[in-house]
Amino acid sequence: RRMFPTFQVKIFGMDPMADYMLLMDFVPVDDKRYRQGAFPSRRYAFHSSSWLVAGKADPATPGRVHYHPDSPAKGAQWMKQIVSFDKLKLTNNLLDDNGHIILNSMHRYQPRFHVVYVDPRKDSEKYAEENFKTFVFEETRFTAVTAYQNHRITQLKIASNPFAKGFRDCDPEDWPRNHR
Amino acid sequence: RRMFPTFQVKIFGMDPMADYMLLMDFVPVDDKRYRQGAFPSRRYAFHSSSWLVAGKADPATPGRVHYHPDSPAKGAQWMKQIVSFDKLKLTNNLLDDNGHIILNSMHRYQPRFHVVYVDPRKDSEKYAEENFKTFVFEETRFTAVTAYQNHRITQLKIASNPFAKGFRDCDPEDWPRNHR
DNA sequence: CCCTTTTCACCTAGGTGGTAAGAT
DNA sequence: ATCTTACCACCTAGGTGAAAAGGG
Repeated sequence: RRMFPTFQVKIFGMDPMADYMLLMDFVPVDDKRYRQGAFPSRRYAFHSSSWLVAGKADPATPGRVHYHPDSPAKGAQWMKQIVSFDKLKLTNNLLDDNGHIILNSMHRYQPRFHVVYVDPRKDSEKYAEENFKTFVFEETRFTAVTAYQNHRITQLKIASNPFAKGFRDCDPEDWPRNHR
Repeated sequence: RRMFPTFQVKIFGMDPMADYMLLMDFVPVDDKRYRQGAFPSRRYAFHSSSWLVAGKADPATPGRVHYHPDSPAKGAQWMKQIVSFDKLKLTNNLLDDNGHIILNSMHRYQPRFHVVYVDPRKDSEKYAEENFKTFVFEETRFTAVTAYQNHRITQLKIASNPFAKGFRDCDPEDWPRNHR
């Protein structure tokens, strides 16, 4: 399914007339698997708020990349508004053949954002190194899950995604100002 | 609404590595307006089969063009399969602001297909003339309508368009072989 | 009378969380 | 006990012809 929240980025400093490819991938943060923490003397609760280490990580997958579907496009096009990777889909199916990003559930990942300058020179392969730049935002690290572990994330998505309108019980305009 | 049947074309002879824009427009065939013909001693019938001249044409509109939404693309891309203009939409609304092709209902039109070579040279405007080629297929002439005038066209579209599946009364696989 | 416009049920196509059942 | 899977009703978004209503 689609990643939520969506990875979005605002870009500056490109050559407006040059072509660029934008892509993302995901690298493991550590070699651990996690499980849901629960408070003592309390049954498993949807809103328990901690992650506990549950052992060593499962074997990692080859590691796919997701090209932003507007690629390639001119620098001017990429820079004129926020670039949103809202079409990016995650799966835990190791045999996936839809080209989705394969992650292990209950493992921690670091999204990475890559910019590739499309070099018009004939021998562009030689310059692959310098035409490639990677950006990592550590605040975007997350634990992959197959089901929400936190009520407030569920509610945030219900409030912000038109496809979940059927689960809303109040006007999204009143949110999140009226909730904390 | 979308034009039906869809204008489709198979292309040969492009430079596989060069960029091309593909577009269509529509020119009036004559200066007449038409009306539905009916057999004498028979009430107006949906399947009456002739067009009668009903007077002089209404004033023509400025004449919009429709760019194939995949434009621009490489010659190799355009040539590797049939190019279908199935997103092209027609309207009779002179004030349309959706960029649809504006036609007068009950008037005859000739679709035209244009290929534009995207010239990489700096002074490409100078070569506009030679970078532009127009193709006219007279067998594609038609009378624009706001409602079907012929049962068999209705049935053909119901059989061939997935969105009209609700109106089918037999398997489209049995069609048109089992009908005439 | 003949054509146009509006509305509607019914489709395609695909993105939601809930839920019950399954797996480990 | 905890996580996963499959299925579902319910959405968005948009393309159908039928039928009713409108207009000249």
